[in-house]
Order: sequence, then C-alpha cells, then structure tokens
Amino acid sequence: MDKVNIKKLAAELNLSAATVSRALRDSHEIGAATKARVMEMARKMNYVPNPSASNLRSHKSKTIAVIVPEIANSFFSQAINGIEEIARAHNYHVLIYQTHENVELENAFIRSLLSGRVDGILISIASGLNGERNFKDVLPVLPLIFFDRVYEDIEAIKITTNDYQSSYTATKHLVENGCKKIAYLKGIDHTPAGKNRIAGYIDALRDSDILFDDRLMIATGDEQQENPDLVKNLLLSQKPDGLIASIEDLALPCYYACRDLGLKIPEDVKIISFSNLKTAGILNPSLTTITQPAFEMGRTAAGILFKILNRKEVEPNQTLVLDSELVVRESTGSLTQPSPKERA
Amino acid sequence: MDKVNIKKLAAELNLSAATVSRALRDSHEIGAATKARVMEMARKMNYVPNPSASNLRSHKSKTIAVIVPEIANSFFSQAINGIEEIARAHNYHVLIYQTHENVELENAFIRSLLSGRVDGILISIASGLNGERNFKDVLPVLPLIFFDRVYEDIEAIKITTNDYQSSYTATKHLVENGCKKIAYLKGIDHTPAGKNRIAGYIDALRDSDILFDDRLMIATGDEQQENPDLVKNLLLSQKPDGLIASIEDLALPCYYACRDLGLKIPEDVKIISFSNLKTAGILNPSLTTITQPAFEMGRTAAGILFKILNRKEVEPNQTLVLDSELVVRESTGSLTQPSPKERA
DNA sequence: CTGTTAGCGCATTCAC
DNA sequence: GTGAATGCGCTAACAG
Repeated sequence: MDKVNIKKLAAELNLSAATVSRALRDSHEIGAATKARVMEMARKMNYVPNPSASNLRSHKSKTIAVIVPEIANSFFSQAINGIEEIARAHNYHVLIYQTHENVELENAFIRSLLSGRVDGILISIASGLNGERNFKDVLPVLPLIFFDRVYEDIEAIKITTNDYQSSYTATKHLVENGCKKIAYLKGIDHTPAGKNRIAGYIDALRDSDILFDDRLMIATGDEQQENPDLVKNLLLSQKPDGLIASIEDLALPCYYACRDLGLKIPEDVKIISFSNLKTAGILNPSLTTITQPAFEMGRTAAGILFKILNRKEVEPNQTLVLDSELVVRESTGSLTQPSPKERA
Repeated sequence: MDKVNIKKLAAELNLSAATVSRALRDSHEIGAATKARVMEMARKMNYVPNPSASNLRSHKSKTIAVIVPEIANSFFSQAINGIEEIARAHNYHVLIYQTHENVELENAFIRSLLSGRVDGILISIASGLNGERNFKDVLPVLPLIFFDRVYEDIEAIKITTNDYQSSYTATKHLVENGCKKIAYLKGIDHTPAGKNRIAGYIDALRDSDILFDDRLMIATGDEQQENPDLVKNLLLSQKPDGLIASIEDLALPCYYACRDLGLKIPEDVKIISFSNLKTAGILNPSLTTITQPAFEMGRTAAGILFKILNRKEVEPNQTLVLDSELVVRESTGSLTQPSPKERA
C-alpha cells in the first residue's frame, strides 16, 4: 500500500507531523539527530511524499513543460534529451506536448499550463501563421523561454542558432568548391530561421559576385511525395550545380531527384542540407550538412529556466545564439568527427 | 492574477462551491441552465482549475508517465509521438523520463511515480542486466504496460514486435538474393528482442541449409568509433556477402567499412539493417531495412492504458505482437512506399 | 437538483 | 528545537 503519509511517519516516531515535514525538507530548525531518525524511518516505511498535496501548499510543482512541433524530429528529440537531463539533475519532471504546427493546439496547451501544473515552460513555437498568440499572458505568471523556433513579437528569453551565418557559410562553401549556380530549397519560410537562412544564402551569393536568380529558389511542400519531383523539375530547368536543402526533410528528395536523373553527387551536383540526423553522412559521403546544436540548446534553455526558478541572476530578454556546425564529409572515408557522445 | 478559484466563482454566481464544481465537471445531477451559467462565468472570469487540489481530492492526476532508454532515438521518439497523441485525445498529460539504459535510474523514476503523480506508466525498459527491478511493487498500485523492451520475469501487459520473424525474413531475403555467407552484427544481445533476432537469423540459415558459423556473428560496441573497424575486420577475415545489422546504429558502420575496403553495396555485400529512420533509404538505394511500427506501438500501448484507466475490459497479461516491415529499396529509384504520414 | 460538511496530505504560521 | 492549529483548492459523502 502507498498509504504511508507524514502523519503515520510522525506517529511511528512519536513526533508531530510538522517536525517530520521539516526534517524531510532538511529545515535548519531541526536537530541533526532527529533528521537522521526521520530519514531512516521514511526509508524504512517506504514513504513517498504526495506531490499534489505538496504543490497545493507550496505552489511548486517540480515540473516543467516542453512544447515542440514534433517529437519525432531529430532536432527536437535531441533538444528534449538535453532538457530532460538538466531537469533530472534538478529533480524536476518534464511534461511533453507536441503541437503539430497547430497554433490553436499550442494555445490550448499553454492555457492549460497556467494552472500551477508546471513551474516553467520551454517552447519551440508552431509555425502556423502568427495568429492569436497568448504568450503575453504567460510571462507574468510563469517563466517562458523560447528555443529555436522563437516568437518575434515579444520580449523574452530566446535561444536560437546562427541560421544566417550557417546558411551564408554553406553557400560560400559551395562557391569555393566551384559551384556557379546554387539553388535553394525553402522549407517553412515565414519563421525567423527560415528568413535568416534565405538571407544568408542571398548575401553569400552577393558577396561572391553571383547574381541572385529567384528561379533557383523554390518552395517545397509538406509531403515527401511531391518534393522529389519539384527538385527534379528544378534540376532539369535550371541545371544548378549546387543545392542547399534548408531543412532536413529535403535532403532525401534531393538525393532521389539526382539519382532519378542520373546526376552524380557531388560530381554533377553538390548538396548541403540542414540536418540533425546523426547518420546524415550516410546519405552520401559527399553530403555536407549543417547541424544545429540541439542537445546543447536543450541544456542551455533548461539551464536558464532553472536559474530563474532558483532566483539566480538572469539577464532578462536576452537572445542567445548558438553556433551551428558545418560538417563536411570527405569521400576518402574519414568523416569529420561527429559531436562527442552527448551524455558523456 | 490567477487567483480565481471555485469559491470566488461560486460567490459571484450565488451558488455553492460544490455545485460549481459539479457543473464544471459536467455532472449529470446539475441542470442544464445552471451548467451554462457556470461555464459562462468561468470563461468570463478566466477560471483555471487547480490540478493539485483536484488530484489531492480525486486521486486522479490526468497524467501518465513514459519511461524509455533514450528520447533521441528514432524508434522511441516515434513511439512517444504516438503516445502523446492518444494522451492528448484523452486530455491527459505526458511525463517523459529517459533511463540511458541505467537500471538504477529507472528504479528511481518508478519509485518517484508511486506517489500519485501519474495514473499509469508506459515503459520500455533499460537494457542493464536485470538486477533489482521493482516492477512487482508497481502493478498493485498503478497500471504498468511494457512496450518494445519488455520485462520477461513478470506477468503484465506487453507489446512487442515480431523480432524473430523479421530477422528470419531478413536472412531469407539475403539468401534468396544469392548470399551464401551472411554475417550478423549483434547489438544488445541479452534482451528478448536481441535473443529473438539472433534466433530468427540462425533458424533461417538452418532452413536454408546453410551451416551456422559463429565467426560470422560478432558483438559490437557502444561507440561509433570502434564499430567500423570491427566490421572491417569481419569483412576482411570472413569475407561475407551479406550483413545483418541488428540495430539501427550499426548501419552506418557497415556502410563505412564497405566503403573503406572498396566493397560495393549491394554488388559485393548486401546489407539489411533494423532501422526506424525514415530517411534510412538514403544510405544506399540498395539498403533494405526492417522497420518497427513505433508510432503504432505507442498508440496501441497508450490505447490499452486508457482502456484500463476508463475501466473497460482489457485482457490481462496479454502480449501483443505487432509486425515489423521489411522495406526493400530498389536501385531503380522507386523506393517502396514509406508508411503514410503518421499523424493523418 | 443544490447546499453543508468534511478532509485529501502537506507546509506554514504561531506558540512554547 | 518542537508541537498545535490552520488552510491551500477542490470534491466526495451525505443531506435535503
């Protein structure tokens, strides 16, 4: 039975419930000897505190929420990994919600979290057009930290990656490897990340004295089905010698499009894709990827949240920008060192 | 402020707290008119119920826990995706814990969940040697459902995939495609899944009149670093013409080993890997994979849990076996249809 | 159909 | 240092 509560512990120890409660919380006004006795008995009786009762009284849930578009996405699952580790270190619990890019669902989640169920929220927002968002209602009530998919129209703590820079670097990398016509495959292009990636591409072209040709920049769809054809059409009509896939899901369509057309990678077309798949190099030894520090981002976001929860100094409304990594794989077989085992 | 509670609502409405509570919970003993009034006022006053108070009284947390070895693993993240969707449909919240294959951590999580924090647990157990497990202490207190990594020494509801059959099929597939010497790369081999995969391989060889040669079955390590070399040694010393990678992480080492040795896939060596990576086909058009129905498994496990929570009929101690899928990719470019968009 | 009473388990006043 | 009382917000049990 799980009926062991503070009262029973107290009775067993000939102490009052208040004393036991204090001893368990390691209060300074309890003698060391008593504390030891209480702890010992708690262990022996297999006492487990009731979090609901504790929350109700203390207004601390020991729980944080993570809201992301999709869990089964290598970036977000790595970020959640990082968050979970930090939470665990603080003896906190982690609630997970996925919005599937649906803003209304996101709002519903947030609303339901305004009830004291959690002490803070980490969010990577849904890409749905920025309709009604009620983030402003959250901030006075709970710490809210944005990571990766940040919300622009609000002053808050935000953690992103240098999308502009990495896209710029990627484009430059292709130029330096001889590409003259570099195409860009857009993903979700109304987010800050999407915009920054496009800007980096365009600026890198400009700085390389290559004329930007908007026929080389195409929108892609949600479905895996159509994208290979979109890329094929692009390859046929524009004959680019380089491709930048601005999101992970576009790497595979590029690969298949090239194969179907008999184009060799990287001899005929060089490809760089944004991707957090650890096995991305598998695609082709020549596939260069831009990898976001998802795990680190999760840890960082959670770290800041716990600083706030522990009332430590935190720079308000800061925007932290973490570096992405351009991973170039040589066809010699020695692949650039992947990031070290993350949980080491 | 979030100070609106049932009492204030009641005062505003000239009703008792109990009536308001019942109205909000849509109790059948409240008149439609009153319900409407209450709901209206609740909305107007922006009332959000306090879950801790509710839990404390009702012993229902509206929360379930998911315990997995790693979140950032395509199989588990897809499973969590499925779980989250079902939980969402039931207006439940989902707590996530990762054990990193550490049994003690797993025990600690479970122990902390015996406090009323959750109404049920879905678990895929850590692979650490089956030391002290306290699953038996859980069952009388909470519904506990095992998925994928099930615990053998307990009577409980378990959901797995047909590891034996899929490994058997994979081996047969290689034989039918001309392989005579098929090597097997072991992952974690003391789990039921690991054992079943090995058994399927061995039985398929036997049924194909191929002598099992244990030099063709090698253990692999945790680190990406060493595995390519292990595979290389195997390829050099045994010269197999087929490889079965029993876990996802082994596909890449196989690929690199072949490349480093100048072996062509699939001409010189055919490879089949267990893998849940949607982009696995990316490796090589000829890579055949065995894909587990992770999403479906998550949905199924959660579905059964909610049946239990809703006191519906559930066959006790059932073991459900879902089918894995052998996905053969043709080098013609038409890849076998991937599973349909999961959240459709 | 609605109100009154009581108490879930704990942490925080105050006393002493 | 410790104990006795009080109430966090809600819902179950019992009235009526």
